[in-house]
Amino acid sequence: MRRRAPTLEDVAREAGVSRATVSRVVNGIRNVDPEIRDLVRRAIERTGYAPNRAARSLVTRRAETVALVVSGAGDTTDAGQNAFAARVFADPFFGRVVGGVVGFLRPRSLHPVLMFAESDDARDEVLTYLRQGRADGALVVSTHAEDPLPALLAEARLPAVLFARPSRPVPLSYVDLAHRDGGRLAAEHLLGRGCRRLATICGPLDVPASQERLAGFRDALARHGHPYVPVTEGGFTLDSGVAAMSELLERHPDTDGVFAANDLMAQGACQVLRERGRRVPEDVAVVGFDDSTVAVTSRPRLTTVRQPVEEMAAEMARLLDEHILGARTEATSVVFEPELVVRESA
Amino acid sequence: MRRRAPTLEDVAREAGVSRATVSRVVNGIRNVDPEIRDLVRRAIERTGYAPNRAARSLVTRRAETVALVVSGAGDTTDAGQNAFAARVFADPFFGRVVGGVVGFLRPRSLHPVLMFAESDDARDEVLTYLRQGRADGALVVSTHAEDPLPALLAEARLPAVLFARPSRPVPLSYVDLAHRDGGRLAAEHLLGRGCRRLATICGPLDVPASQERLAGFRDALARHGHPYVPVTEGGFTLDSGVAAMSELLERHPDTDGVFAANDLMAQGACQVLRERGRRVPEDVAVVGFDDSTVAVTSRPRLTTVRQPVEEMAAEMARLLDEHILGARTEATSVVFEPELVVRESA
DNA sequence: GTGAAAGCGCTAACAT
DNA sequence: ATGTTAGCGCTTTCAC
Repeated sequence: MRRRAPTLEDVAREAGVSRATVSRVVNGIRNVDPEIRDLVRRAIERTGYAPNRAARSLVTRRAETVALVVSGAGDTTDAGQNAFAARVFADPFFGRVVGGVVGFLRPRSLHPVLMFAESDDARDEVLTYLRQGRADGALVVSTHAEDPLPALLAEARLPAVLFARPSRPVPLSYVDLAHRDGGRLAAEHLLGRGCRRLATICGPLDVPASQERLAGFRDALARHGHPYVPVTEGGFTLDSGVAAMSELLERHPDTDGVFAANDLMAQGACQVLRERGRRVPEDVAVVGFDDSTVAVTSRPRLTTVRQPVEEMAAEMARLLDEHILGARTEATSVVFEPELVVRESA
Repeated sequence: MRRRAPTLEDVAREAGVSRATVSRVVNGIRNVDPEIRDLVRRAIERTGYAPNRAARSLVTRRAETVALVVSGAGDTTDAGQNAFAARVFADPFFGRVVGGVVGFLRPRSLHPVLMFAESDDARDEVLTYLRQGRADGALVVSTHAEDPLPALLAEARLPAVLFARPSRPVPLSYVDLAHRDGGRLAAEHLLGRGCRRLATICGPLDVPASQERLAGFRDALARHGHPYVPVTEGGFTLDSGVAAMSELLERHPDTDGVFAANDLMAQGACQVLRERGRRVPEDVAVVGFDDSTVAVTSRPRLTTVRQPVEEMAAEMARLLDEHILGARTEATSVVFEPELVVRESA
């Protein structure tokens, strides 16, 4: 039998002061005599007091919690939710997001609740969760374009910040990467190392980031006299990279340089290339995107366009915090610059 | 300016009934006249009412939240926490844990708060979090043996369930795998395909799971007339797998079969093997452990001992739920059976 | 600088 | 079947 947890009242009695004074000490408010402060502190120590958060939240109207939601148009199969979560974390990208978010939240005693919003019901749940005040705001990472969640959040006037610009305008703050510059970086590197017959495996074209990476790649090539470049669309997964590279190779067997819109697809491309007897990077150079862990663990190690995901995620959390505190009211965007990381594949 | 959220009181007034009745409808308690019920429901609809969770938690003494904590003796560097989270999720294992846990929690409207406990401070934070009633219990996945958290949790009599048996006994429930059987499965498969000069890359030997996998592997070999087997200890990371395989190859160049205690190390082993000119599986067969995503994404695809992580995680959540509800008071253990998955590496 | 007291919004025991 | 009421434990004016 676990007995009743000590309350402010208990500590107050123990210290011979009022509840209000104990509360002041707990919350670090100055106007408290140092001696009494220490008295109270010892009483807290002795009783093993821990403030009841529900009671505090009830009056402060703060949960000190944020929802970290991975949103997207997940599959509608029965396995559904379970599989969605696993699939999401199969991309090392999300681990980095978590790392960045936690890095910001923790020093501020804020905590992330993990939520997946891959169906209408799940999205509803997120909205309800926030409206119930269980979380003060939401950090949203969408896996698909046309994700309805951002608009729902904005409409309900709930504090939220997005990772990446939504495909259609929504009055919410977001952090993003200068994807176009990233595409350019890849093109210039490939060109610089002498590749002349380039091709690219782009991401889903309904996603702005994919479009931008592709556009940047194309523009840079065009500027260097290569007006046309073969493109195959992938889905940011290893398998789609495999499929795309196979197709590309069939259509353009003489390809000597490939830009894949993320590392997972680049890894898939390298596998196909090797199986088809092409050496990477000697015969075909491959540049990925993200600089995720697979860039280092797969062979050859990937030359890739680094996205500072942790920093971006931390900034996202910072923006949300400001929105929650009311320190920021207008939607803002913060755009980070990508960086080329040269390893073995190109 | 966001105006005050509607309360029970507002709904009651709108529907012309008492707060209690509205509460009953909201909580789905029968004793309510169907007509009044609908009346109330419409009022809820109209007002856009969402029950305030802090208020409810204050009286029910339930947060409907569980802490999902990844615990371990993380590095003590400054980068610390941030890096720990990223590193943790670099292993696809945790994504599967999250998937399994969420699969169980979600249908029950329970939510996971993600916490990392890699330092004393961080562990304290977890304890405080629970004692404040912000979460009703903890799901703990330790990355290291000698993790002090389980004992702290048990001592504070906080509901908690562990993934894997702790290295020293702690009165908490846990789920685990019959690791010994897994080691045996690997040995028999390798022997069965004709390998005669076996070696193994085991996990950290202070972790019970590592010891068991190794013991199972050794026992099975001994039973088949192989009393001695070269062992190198790894740290469950790709790099450690690379290092271990290199060492093994130096000491025993004629090795024709390797059992690595997880897939990441098996992947590293395969890479080294290939770089040294050995074909996998023709010259050296490799068996991994876990059946994580890398087993499918790395080349060759790994033959591995599958650990039903999602099911185990779901069971862990189920046990915790029972402990929280008081439906289970004694510490229990649930042990799952591993299964061999044959792919290309052996 | 400290205490008294009024709620925050909800559930649950009790009364009707 | 429905309403009344007493808290849950905390923060926060407002007096003193």
